[in-house]
Amino acid sequence: MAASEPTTRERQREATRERILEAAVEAFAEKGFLGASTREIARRAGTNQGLITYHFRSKDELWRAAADDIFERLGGQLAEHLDAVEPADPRERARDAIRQYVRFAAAHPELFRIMVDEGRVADERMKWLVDTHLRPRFDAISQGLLEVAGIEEALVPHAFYALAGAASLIFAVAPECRRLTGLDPRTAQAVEAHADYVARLLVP
Amino acid sequence: MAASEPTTRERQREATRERILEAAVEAFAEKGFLGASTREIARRAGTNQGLITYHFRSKDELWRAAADDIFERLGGQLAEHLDAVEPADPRERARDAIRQYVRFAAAHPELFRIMVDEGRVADERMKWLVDTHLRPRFDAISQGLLEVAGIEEALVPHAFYALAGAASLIFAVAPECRRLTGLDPRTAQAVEAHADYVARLLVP
DNA sequence: AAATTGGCTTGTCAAGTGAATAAGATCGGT
DNA sequence: ACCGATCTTATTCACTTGACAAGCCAATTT
Repeated sequence: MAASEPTTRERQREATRERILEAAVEAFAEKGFLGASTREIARRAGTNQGLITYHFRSKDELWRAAADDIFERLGGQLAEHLDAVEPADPRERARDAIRQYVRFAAAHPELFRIMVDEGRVADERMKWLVDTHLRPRFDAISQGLLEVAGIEEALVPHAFYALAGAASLIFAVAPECRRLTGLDPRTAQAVEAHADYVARLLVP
Repeated sequence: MAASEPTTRERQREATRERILEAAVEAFAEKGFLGASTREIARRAGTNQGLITYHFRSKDELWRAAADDIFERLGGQLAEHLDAVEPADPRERARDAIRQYVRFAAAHPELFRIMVDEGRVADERMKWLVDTHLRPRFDAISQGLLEVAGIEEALVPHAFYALAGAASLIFAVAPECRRLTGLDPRTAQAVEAHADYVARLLVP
């Protein structure tokens, strides 16, 4: 009944939820959890605040759904790429994975922004984010750092955060970068340049 | 008349301003400009909200004063160190400067947090921050990257943001790092390990 | 000693917050 | 043609927000 073929209603419902989610991701990334209001999110999504309460019960659950959404996209893009490309030598394969991660950070700077927003204070949202989404990612990347890049085990956390920061910051503060350096990091050229720079940095 | 000897009143006034500023830096770093309220800042400083309006005219001006405060400290710490240590070979000197920057990022994660907070949107605060404080820093560091580290001119913005991100992120999200990896990045050991890792990363 | 003044406190204001609710509109599914 | 899920509009609630005004009190000045 439900799984076989989505009815018009179900598609409509899903489309609306998705519109709200997208607006929520943007708003949370721009203003943080506290700074973004459900009324503004509704306005961005082209609807009203009542509908948010209808689909998601509270601002908190909306935030969780938005986080799910981002990490789902991240997982999708990374998996897709790994399937498509067959590795040459292991180090080049590691560089390639890093390049792909940089491309994702460029396309979705919201992930990094939300991570920095939520990582500062040890509250419930931070704990949920770590336990639900970050830990699996971290474990996968750690393994790559250990086996392929040949990093000492004690240095893994340092390498992980150095990678994440080096890869993402420039896109997270793109307007600032543009004004400060004259370079707009969101152009395709700049993204590729940054991807290559960071990949070579971490896997020389 | 004022410069000769501060009266009791002037000392009191300055002490209060400083207490408020310190509380403001902490609060803005933790919750962002929108998330931090002037009442909470006043509470942290042990006074009342009306006093903030009295000393700084608005929340906006308080934020600017707080930014001034941080960058003043950054300039102080970096200058102090450069005076103390005589360079060995130029590359080692570059690594040393990076290590010192990492130490500052560890001691004052507020700088990075505020930069990420304000760099996302091209508003007035961002423009002011870039033009007033970031540009001079960027120019100085660019020169070092060009001359000492031997980085291509076109790559300077990439190297700058890669450095800033790699150096600071782990400290900016210290609670998250602790829960995710088990490592508390604020211990002296971890700071030195990160400083060395990042320095070797950028200047191999 | 009295007057002044600047730092500070307190209380108030309109605007906006998240959350919850209710009543009605719209329209696809049956 | 009807039912009911999606969606809108409106209102309520208790609360927080930044800004401001009136007044208090002690350090300074006269």
